[in-house]
Amino acid sequence: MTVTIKDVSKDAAVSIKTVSRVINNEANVAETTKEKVLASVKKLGFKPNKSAQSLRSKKSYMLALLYDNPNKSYLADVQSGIFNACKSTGYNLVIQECDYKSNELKTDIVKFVEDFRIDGLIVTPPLSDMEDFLQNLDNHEIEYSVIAPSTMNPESLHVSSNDYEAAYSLTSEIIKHGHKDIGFIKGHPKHSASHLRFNGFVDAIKNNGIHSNEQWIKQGNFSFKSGFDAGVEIFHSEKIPTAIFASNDSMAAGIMKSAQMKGLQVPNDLSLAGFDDSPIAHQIWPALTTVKQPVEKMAAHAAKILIAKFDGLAEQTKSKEFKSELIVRESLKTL
Amino acid sequence: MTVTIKDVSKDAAVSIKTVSRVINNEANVAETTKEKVLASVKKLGFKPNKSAQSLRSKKSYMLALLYDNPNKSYLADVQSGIFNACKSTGYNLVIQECDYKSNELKTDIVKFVEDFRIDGLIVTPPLSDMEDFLQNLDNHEIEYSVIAPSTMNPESLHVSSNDYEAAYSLTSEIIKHGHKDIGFIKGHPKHSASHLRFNGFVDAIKNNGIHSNEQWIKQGNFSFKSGFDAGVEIFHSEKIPTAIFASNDSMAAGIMKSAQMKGLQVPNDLSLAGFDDSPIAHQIWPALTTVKQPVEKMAAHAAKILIAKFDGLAEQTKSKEFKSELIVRESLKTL
DNA sequence: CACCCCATTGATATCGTTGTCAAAGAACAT
DNA sequence: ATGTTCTTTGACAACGATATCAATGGGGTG
Repeated sequence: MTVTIKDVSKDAAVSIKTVSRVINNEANVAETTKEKVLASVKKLGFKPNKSAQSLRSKKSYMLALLYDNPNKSYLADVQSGIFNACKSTGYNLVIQECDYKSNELKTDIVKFVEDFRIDGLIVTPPLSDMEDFLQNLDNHEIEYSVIAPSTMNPESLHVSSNDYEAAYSLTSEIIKHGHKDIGFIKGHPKHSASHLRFNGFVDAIKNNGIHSNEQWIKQGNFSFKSGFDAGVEIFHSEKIPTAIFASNDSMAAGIMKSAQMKGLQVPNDLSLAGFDDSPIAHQIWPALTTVKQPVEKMAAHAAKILIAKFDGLAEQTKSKEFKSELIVRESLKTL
Repeated sequence: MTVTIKDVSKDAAVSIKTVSRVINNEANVAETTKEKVLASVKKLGFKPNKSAQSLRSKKSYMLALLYDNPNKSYLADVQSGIFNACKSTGYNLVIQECDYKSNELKTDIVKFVEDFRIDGLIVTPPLSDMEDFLQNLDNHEIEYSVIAPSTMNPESLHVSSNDYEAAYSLTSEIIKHGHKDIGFIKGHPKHSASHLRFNGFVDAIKNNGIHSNEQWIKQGNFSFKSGFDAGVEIFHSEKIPTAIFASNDSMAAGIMKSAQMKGLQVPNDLSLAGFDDSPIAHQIWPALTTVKQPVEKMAAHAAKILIAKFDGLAEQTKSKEFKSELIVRESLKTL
């Protein structure tokens, strides 16, 4: 029926242990033996039984994705990337929603990992910004890979994006379009991306010799409503900016709503930019100028380096920074 | 270290086979024995090792979600529901993206199920509408549960929603708001939901004695762009409707864009309704009147009945229809 | 009372892989 | 030639559950 390691060992005329060595890439197998075995594996279409491997080796071949992020499109991209990376390696993915504010978070996750015998975690914002949470994983010797960490610990596995540079160049782009009065909506204060984006904005403003108006800089939390509220406040000012850069698309959409309710036309009366290139960015009108991160690729890489570490492929275990792409759409107008 | 079935059998002073019987809910175990064993299980915190179970019983305890649907928010909800159902039962979920147009789809999926020893599939639209695809699964004795099937085969496992009734009542709601000139954008012709929604619309129109205008009924495919294009066409007509019902929110957003570009104000010049209550429905302005399906619950139920079938819990293996909820928002105005 | 039947229970083999450990042979140094 | 080390290989146990099949004992029947 199904092909087992025994069948392969017979076909290749070696012991089952030798076959096991080959399929696990262990050292000290003669090159000729290896080839012989691989030929048989291919010929018979042998696939190791995960359950048996797992039972004997005490590995579960399961990764878990930890998230606490209401952004479904972001989550979908992350998952998609990880699944692709898993598929080729035989690992599986479990999704675990968390509450980053919970007091039991740390112990809950440790218990989760032990109960399900999870091999490693992939941690997304805002959990990736919680130093003590990550420290706790270290203490319990739980392996993990972080997406968008706040501090790039060179020893830990992580993938990041160039949020600062992207915000800087998006701001520069807005300035190039002739804008001098630019507002900014900050993201959730617990996300390190919020600070990177804000810093990119501030530095771009400064380096272009533009004076920023504190009244036009509002704290948001990445939600549509926080963007809407920030917009309402800004449009109450005596003078309103000609452009607003929101730290993500949802907030930009919120601003757009508040602008439209106020009778302001985007982009004629107000230019707008977001961040993330989420589906909403091009499903509203006018479509949002924004920044697209290669989220799927980032997540895939996060999974790959984690798996590579398990499989002892040190050379592939490299943290990496990914480049974002500026997408200019109708919401940004030249003054 | 970890508690095994052996530890439990010692503690309860029975054989390991009896423990196995209890945790698998097998018949012919004396009530007193059962209680004794369950007490020990609880006391020791025993959790069966999935790999060992899987190895011996030839079950993988893995479900796969099959999808070919660009709607990330729908997908996220479906996943979330299934994951919740899986968590309590010890099953795992694998996500498999498909191409419903591919010629190799049928064989690819069979191969996938065999390679990964998947216990069962959860099939989502538009795959759930492909009779021959499902027939092929039957032929290969692959278990599956269908979300929103086109034909409710009483023998197959499925969950559905009352798309027809929901579309009927949404249409009635529009009529109640004084509208008589109502347009409709059809969904993807391969999704059975498209036809149900259209039929609900048509019947509501008829039963209210309203004459429908063919010019205002356009074929879409659930995408933003198809909605936009349909809107452009409709607004080219000599007379335009006072309300448009799009088969989903993305298309409604597309119409809104085309309306705004034409200088039409929603809802003053045009009322609009969508379907699905996707995130975009309340992230645009004006927010969309729409229908919310309990997607997460439906997906959870689809998983539950599949798992119940595996575990021989026939009484829980019931297909079910779920009720949708009408959400009236700003995009619908009383004439 | 002897008999059989059926519900309940357990001893042991088994699933398909990796871990342990030892053996065989090659390579090298003395 | 001999001893030592290192590379390569295999025999067999073990992982933690379920399957098979036989044993046990209580209850009903003739």
